[in-house]
Amino acid sequence: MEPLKRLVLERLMEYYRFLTERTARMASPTVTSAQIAKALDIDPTQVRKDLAAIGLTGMGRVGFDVHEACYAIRVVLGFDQKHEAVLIGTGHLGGVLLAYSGFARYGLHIMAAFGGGEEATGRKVAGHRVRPMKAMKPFVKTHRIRLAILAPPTEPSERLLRRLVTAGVQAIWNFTPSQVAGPPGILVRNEQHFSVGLSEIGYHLKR
Amino acid sequence: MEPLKRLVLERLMEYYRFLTERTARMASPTVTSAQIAKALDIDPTQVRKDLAAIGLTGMGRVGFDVHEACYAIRVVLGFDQKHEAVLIGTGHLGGVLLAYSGFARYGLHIMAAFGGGEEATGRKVAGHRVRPMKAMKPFVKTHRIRLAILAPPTEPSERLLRRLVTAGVQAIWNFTPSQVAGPPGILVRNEQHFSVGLSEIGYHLKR
DNA sequence: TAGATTGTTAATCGATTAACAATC
DNA sequence: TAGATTGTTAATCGATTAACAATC
Repeated sequence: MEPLKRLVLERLMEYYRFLTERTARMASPTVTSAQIAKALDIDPTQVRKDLAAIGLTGMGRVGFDVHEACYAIRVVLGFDQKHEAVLIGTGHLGGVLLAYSGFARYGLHIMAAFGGGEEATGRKVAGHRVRPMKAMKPFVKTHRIRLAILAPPTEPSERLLRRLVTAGVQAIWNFTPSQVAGPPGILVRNEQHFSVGLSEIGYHLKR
Repeated sequence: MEPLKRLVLERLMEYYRFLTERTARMASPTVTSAQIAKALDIDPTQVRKDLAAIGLTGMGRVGFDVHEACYAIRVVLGFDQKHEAVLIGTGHLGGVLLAYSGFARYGLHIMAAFGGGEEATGRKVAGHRVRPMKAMKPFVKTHRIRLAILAPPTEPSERLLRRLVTAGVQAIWNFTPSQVAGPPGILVRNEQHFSVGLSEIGYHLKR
């Protein structure tokens, strides 16, 4: 089967967040594509197609089983697995990521935090001891870590990327301002620089 | 003339960041669409179209004048104006936004920070005194603030949005996990929830 | 049964890329 | 001049939306 496209994956995450929140509010065991679509401001056909793409089949006249849908999404997106990660870069944003308690429900666990500068090393950030960068590669190797999260003030240099990849990392989640080009086979997700949003806002606010 | 689409605006911001960084590294007064395209991994035709859309015209055989291009983008995206903003929500992420020194070069200035809880009020976050939410509306009105930045733990309730809009806010930059639906005429930019990126990563890492 | 909802194909829409004459 | 680069039209591609028979 075709791998799922990024846009589909992102929508699946949104369906999942909507459905789990909705379950907390109301007890209904089923949901229609129209209800999901309305909440997320997209087309109902899109919702049905996405759910069909992961093997879900709705019931005429009542819609989709919420538990079944949540379970299927969880499995497809790998939330039922444990994803161990290292954080590299322990500035303010790194602290936010370390402190964020919401990751665990998606299977993500930050196992260690590494900081470049002398000053950082040994300090505690959000309850995590900051380890020296030297210790990163051995840690990743021995713990078989597959995900690295990059945050400022990390510079994602060629050398750092090479070290991560040879240590065995298979995905990079990049929160630094620099775009990272992925080595083949390695997934790189560049979270947009803050400022990108400003382009739309500045244009709108402009006289 | 047609208003520029969001995707075009975002690419313009990326061109701008690339060109300004590049100028710091090398002195060349011109740049070709192919050079920009290669650095940003897009098609050169796209670059030429985007630049044409804001009135820039290149020179055969040499490309575009870097200073001219930067200036034009700055004007179109409103970086040459002063955008005054209030921040609502002074958790960790709010602190990151307050501390971020890079906004000023895009014309963005956070003039005041407001926090909901009693505990927050009066504390200092990144050098800013946290003001009580009650003070938000008068502040926005008297200073004619046009942009509100929302950060956790703010809940973007209907009531809060109404208050912002009646106070005169014209754009909302939303960093909370909740999607905000824009009242007509008001631009809302929802920065994706952290977890959206995890969908792609989880799918890739899944065994 | 009647009617709401699905699953799926076809049509539309918009964005990206290719092609190439015009230009410096 | 020769050749690299632009500006722009046409072709392609992919994503979104419309339509509607099948289903429960």
